[in-house]
Amino acid sequence: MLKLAMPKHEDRTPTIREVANLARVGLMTVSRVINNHPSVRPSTRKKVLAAIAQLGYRQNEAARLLKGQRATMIGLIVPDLSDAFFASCAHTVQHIARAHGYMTLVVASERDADLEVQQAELMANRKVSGLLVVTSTAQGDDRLRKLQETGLSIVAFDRPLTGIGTDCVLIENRAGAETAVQHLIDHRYRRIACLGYDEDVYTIQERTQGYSNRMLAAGLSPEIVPGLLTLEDVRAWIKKSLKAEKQPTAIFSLNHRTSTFLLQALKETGIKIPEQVALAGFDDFELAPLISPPFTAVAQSPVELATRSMALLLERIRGLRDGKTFTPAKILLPVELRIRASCGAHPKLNPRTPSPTRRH
Amino acid sequence: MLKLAMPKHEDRTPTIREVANLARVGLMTVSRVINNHPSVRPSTRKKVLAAIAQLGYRQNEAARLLKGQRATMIGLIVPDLSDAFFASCAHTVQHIARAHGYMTLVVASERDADLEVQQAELMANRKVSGLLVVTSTAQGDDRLRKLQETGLSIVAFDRPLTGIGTDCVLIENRAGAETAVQHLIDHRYRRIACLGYDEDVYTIQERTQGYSNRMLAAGLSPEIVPGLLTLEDVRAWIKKSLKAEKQPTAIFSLNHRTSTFLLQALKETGIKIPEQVALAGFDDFELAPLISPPFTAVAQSPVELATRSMALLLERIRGLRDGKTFTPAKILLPVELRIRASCGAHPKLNPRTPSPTRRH
DNA sequence: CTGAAAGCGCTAACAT
DNA sequence: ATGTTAGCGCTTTCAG
Repeated sequence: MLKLAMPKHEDRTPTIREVANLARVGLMTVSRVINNHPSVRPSTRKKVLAAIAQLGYRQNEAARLLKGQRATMIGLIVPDLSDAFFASCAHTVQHIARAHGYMTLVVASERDADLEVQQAELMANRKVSGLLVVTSTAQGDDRLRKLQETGLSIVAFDRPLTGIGTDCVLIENRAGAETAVQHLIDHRYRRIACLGYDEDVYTIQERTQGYSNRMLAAGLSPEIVPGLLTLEDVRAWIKKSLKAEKQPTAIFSLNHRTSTFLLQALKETGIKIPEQVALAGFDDFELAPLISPPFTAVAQSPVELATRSMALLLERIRGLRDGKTFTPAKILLPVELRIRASCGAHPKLNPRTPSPTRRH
Repeated sequence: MLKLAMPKHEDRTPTIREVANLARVGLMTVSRVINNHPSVRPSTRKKVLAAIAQLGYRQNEAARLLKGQRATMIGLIVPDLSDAFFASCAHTVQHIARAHGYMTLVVASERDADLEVQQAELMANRKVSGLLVVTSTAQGDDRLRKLQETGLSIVAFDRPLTGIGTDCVLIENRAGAETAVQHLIDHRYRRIACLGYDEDVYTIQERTQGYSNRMLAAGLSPEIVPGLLTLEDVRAWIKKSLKAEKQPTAIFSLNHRTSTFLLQALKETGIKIPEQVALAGFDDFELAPLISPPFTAVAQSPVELATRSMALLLERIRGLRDGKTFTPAKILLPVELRIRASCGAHPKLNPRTPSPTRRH
């Protein structure tokens, strides 16, 4: 006994076959139109397109994947999505991805190298077309290279993926730090401390390097204070440094978090900025001009960083699809020193006098 | 002539069939083990599990999707990923999703209702198991209900999806505003202005409502100033209000952005806070205690909001899978007024005297 | 409790 | 230029 195909009541999305029937052509013709293969007569293409429009046909990603195609998704891995900088990167990435028809799979590695690689592998399993990653691996993981070898485009940004030949987009961490520190030096500060944490992270290393460079070049002795993870740590350092014979007259902080702790701790202690200690730091932030005194910072652009990274990734995805080969690119983005009042050397004022205890 | 299957040199991921062969069972048994069907003898299950481990088998999502299953992905739609509040939500969502084996597809609607629905549909096409959305639609879109009817779990958070029976997780916008405004009133402020923009957004409407409630209850006349989209707008309002006969002695700002503009504009103008005008606003922020004077704000918790939303979503996904039905839940989360110096009524000080021009 | 067959929607490879 | 065939890896019947 024969069973007739019951018209299912569900609202399935139409298939390529239904389009073919409506357009009175074979399925392959429809497939060709969709993937705009050249060998389809314009008139046929038109018919097919009409049928597609009429039925509201949409490609079935699952079926394409099963045939070995790549998904129209890209993966994004950052250390922490709630960090304003990475959040801004994520926003930009997602925006550009969408504009190019990709969806964005996002995950935070929570600064865990293993989790990062593991998630990259999961994304690769899902056949993403490309991967954008702010790595937390000390040395580029070998498993990432494996993924790359299977034809996955990877672009590292903010931090390079060492030991693996990937494209990367970085910012001028060292030069930025040099500019800021030199600025302090130019304004007669001699005892400049450098505070931060995460000293095994590329960006911090570079910035620290920049600090040391300028200090040494000026004949000054660097005082690097790493490991300041919490507000408590910073408080403790300030307390100790207050008792020291030679207190720093200026501080260069290596990132936003440290700057924040510093501001907080200094405020609690009642130390005057910049009279008793001048401040400058890496990473600008929205409220930097609004705190008192306005905070001098090295500004980088997450939007620019993400935009360039996505552009590179899309280029690579296209290239790989067309079977081209490349040598990894390395892009360096400039930063800008925003001089405000916290460094005691606002451009509208004269350079600071040598007197370290001046009041205004 | 027969073609022998060439052992492909590619590193394909092992299939269910290979596992079956290795374990010397049929494919269905393997499938059952994977989906932990009850009807598999423990000894067989063990064999299969061993084979799976040995081969490093991983489920092929594409094949499952093609058979009509749902993807182990959830979708997240927020207005703006670079907004600290939504970024924090996204971080939390992604974290919990990962802990439950889901990946997260994320997109910013850029406050465009149409884009929002369109992206929701794309995610549904990709067969996500659930959708978390901070809606920008004025009235819940009908297309969203369609999606819901196809078996997609949707949870709205921060703003409700009106006109559609979805679960939602909101915060006490109205009560929060009431608390803040009442606090100002209790401290003898009479002319309290309420500034903001986005007055067609649910949260803003609720907060405005809360403001009006308390003003009216105290016999004061509300002065609501909407449409303040830019710093320029706020500057202009201040300028105008300075000339007015009855200047406000206090301002309640409806969200973080407005607070920021206000702080900026007030600083430029040299108006003293809280002596000339007291400030309180909705949305706390990291640097609120650090600006001068420290800013009084109504704090909400994005982490809590996202956590509750994800819990609800996961519950619904499980429920739907087991064929249960529900009545939509509505969860209201509390907020907290963080009293600092900008409102001129720090708890450590005595309530403000009526004199509006007091200097300290 | 276990297995064989059928087919989800698509595309690569081969006809025509 | 267009059509036909054969799976991709899995799960849903249906038989044992």
